[in-house]
Amino acid sequence: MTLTIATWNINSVRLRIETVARFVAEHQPDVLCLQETKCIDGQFPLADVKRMGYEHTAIHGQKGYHGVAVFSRFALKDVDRKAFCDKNDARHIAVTLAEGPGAGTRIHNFYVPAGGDEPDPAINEKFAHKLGFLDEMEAWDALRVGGGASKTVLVGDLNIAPLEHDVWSSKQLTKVVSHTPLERRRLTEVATNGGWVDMMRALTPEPQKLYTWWSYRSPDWDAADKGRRLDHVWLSPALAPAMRQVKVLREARGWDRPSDHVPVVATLAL
DNA sequence: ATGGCCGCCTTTGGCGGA
Repeated sequence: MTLTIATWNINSVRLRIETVARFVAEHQPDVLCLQETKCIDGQFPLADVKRMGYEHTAIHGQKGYHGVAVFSRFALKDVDRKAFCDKNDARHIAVTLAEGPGAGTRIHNFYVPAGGDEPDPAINEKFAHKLGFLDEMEAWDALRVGGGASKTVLVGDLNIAPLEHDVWSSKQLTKVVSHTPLERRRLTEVATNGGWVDMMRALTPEPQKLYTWWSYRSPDWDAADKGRRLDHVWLSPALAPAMRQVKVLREARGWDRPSDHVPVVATLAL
């Protein structure tokens, strides 16, 4: 039996609900995790989500910014929404699959702060927030999955491209927030100290380029191809033997009125 | 750096994204 889990920063779920429907029709993930839904829970287009075949949903939104959601073909239990950095800004939701091939699997869906422009926490509060968020992720017991039997998946827009070949030019981006040496090291520490396996890079090792985001500002994103890998799929070691495939849906960046991120679809054999 | 865009708001310009 296989379980497919997709993650996608949708950049407004209300504006792009038909884009979500297109992706679901074409790829049929069992579980879909969204980030940047940008609406309060009462405005979330749940009727459309049900029409796509997802009977089970868990959402955590706020007005205008951020927001995360999980849609599932299988029943969910133990839904938790954790606040980071003493803010209530809808950047995390966790669920456990209660049935199906992945029954018992815990899924954490994250939207890590972007961090503003200036990569100096002393003068840029947003960058300090991003680093503080990573500190809290690293310290959280629930994200320490190494060594045990825990079946846990962490997905989301982590807003950091940690490896050299996660960006089009590591040298040219070294002072750009999302690829500074400090962020790269801190995200790697969160993963390593937590015991996580980077599923995308386990299946597509460096030096192959791997991007999930292309700026809206690029006049010809496809030809220029100045992308970054900001979206991630991490697995606890107990799930690593189940890794089968990761698809990065580059073509979705070229759809009408696209998100600047594309879906990432992970397949596990369970 | 891509910086030339996009989406949100009790909107018409400012903020946040990355």
